[in-house]
Amino acid sequence: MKTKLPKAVIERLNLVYGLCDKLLEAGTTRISSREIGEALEIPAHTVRKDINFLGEIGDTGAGYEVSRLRTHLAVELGLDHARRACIVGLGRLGSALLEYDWDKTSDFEVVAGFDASINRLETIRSPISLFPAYEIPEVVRREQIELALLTVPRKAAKPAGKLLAEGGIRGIINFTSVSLGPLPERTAVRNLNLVNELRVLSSLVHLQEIENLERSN
Amino acid sequence: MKTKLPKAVIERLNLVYGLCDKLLEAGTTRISSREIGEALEIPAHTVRKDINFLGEIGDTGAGYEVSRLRTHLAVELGLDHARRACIVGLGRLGSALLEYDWDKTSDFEVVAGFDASINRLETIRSPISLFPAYEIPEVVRREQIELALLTVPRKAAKPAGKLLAEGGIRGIINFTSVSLGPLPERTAVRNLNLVNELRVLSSLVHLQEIENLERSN
DNA sequence: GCGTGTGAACTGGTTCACAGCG
DNA sequence: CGCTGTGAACCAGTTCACACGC
Repeated sequence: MKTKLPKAVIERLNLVYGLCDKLLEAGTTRISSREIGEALEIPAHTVRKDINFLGEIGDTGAGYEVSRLRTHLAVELGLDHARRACIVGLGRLGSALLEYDWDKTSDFEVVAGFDASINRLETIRSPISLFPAYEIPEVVRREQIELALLTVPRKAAKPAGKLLAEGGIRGIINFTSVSLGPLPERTAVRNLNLVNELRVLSSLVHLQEIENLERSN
Repeated sequence: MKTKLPKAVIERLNLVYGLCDKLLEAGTTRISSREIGEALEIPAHTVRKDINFLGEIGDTGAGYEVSRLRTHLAVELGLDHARRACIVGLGRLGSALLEYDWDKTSDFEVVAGFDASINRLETIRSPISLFPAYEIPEVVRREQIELALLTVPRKAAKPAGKLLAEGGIRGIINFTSVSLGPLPERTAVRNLNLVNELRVLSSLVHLQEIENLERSN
């Protein structure tokens, strides 16, 4: 089994997986690489290459059977069972994520929220259990939480990351603008910095402006 | 002027820009590529290459002067003036972003919010002006809004994208799980699919589990 | 003929290694 | 002597083109 998937491939395959969900909902049973590519804005040959990283699954000349493809991707990408997740930092963004309806996708289950402020914890009304931040290691371990969404203020990011690692967390999405620094090898981190995303978008707009200027010369 | 920056380079340079902000806040005036790399978890030679895409700016043997670097990046990346932005779709995530304190970074200014539900618009109390969705083209044009954060339900994504394009929007961050489909050439789009991010994180965890298993054989 | 699977060619981004300057 | 800047070497991922099965 290939364990050497390029990150870009992993990202695209997960998009394909998500597309399969939608297709099944809509009752579509077969789909070609070209159609997948159109829906996802990816070239068809890239779609085929990507899918083939995980072994043959398509029917020559007839595209892919959606449900088979979906199952296949789920197994290979580790989406075949719901993973338990928590949200660390219940400010605006954290609260929004806490209340998000993750159940629509059965791939995750948010089972806990943490915040440093006891005050805030008492204010929030949620069906999900909330705990003070210092209990992170204990709760993460006890509740077998694998994933964390980190939405704390930047000062609190590194300490929170450390507490999560102590509890044996396996993956963190870091919404913070600081990197978490050295964590145990086994911990996967994805940085998702909203301010940076917005800046990158500005840059893209800016570079395009320049290009347009030059083209008109 | 180089207009051919690889996307990965643009992303990293924006991180460097953000780092400069923090450094100035902290009173740091000089920094080497190695130190930048450590803070951002990027190899030092990559940092140097990236910065050099935009021309020489460092002092041989003595690193970079932070404020000069910051200004340089701002000019080249188009971050030298605040861009006007709006939020489309005021559900949980949209509202959270609406109330986010963007002013901390002077790079953006959220000047409008939109939602299809008049009801919801009347409920939300915000210093930022709110409008019904059908007014998007008019308001975007009138208010000279360049950027949009799209946080609508997936059914509403494509139509909303179209309205934004009509108003002459320049860039969209699409938080939706669907691609916006063909938009005018000049519109930059960045897809930021939270569910997919979480899935990718699961995949990374999964692939690592496999690797660990194999290593123990 | 259509559409998958895949080796081979290509592209471009990353890494290396060192020259050059303060 | 430290650290930048950069051409050259390297490598990874993408694209191409076509063989093969339905």
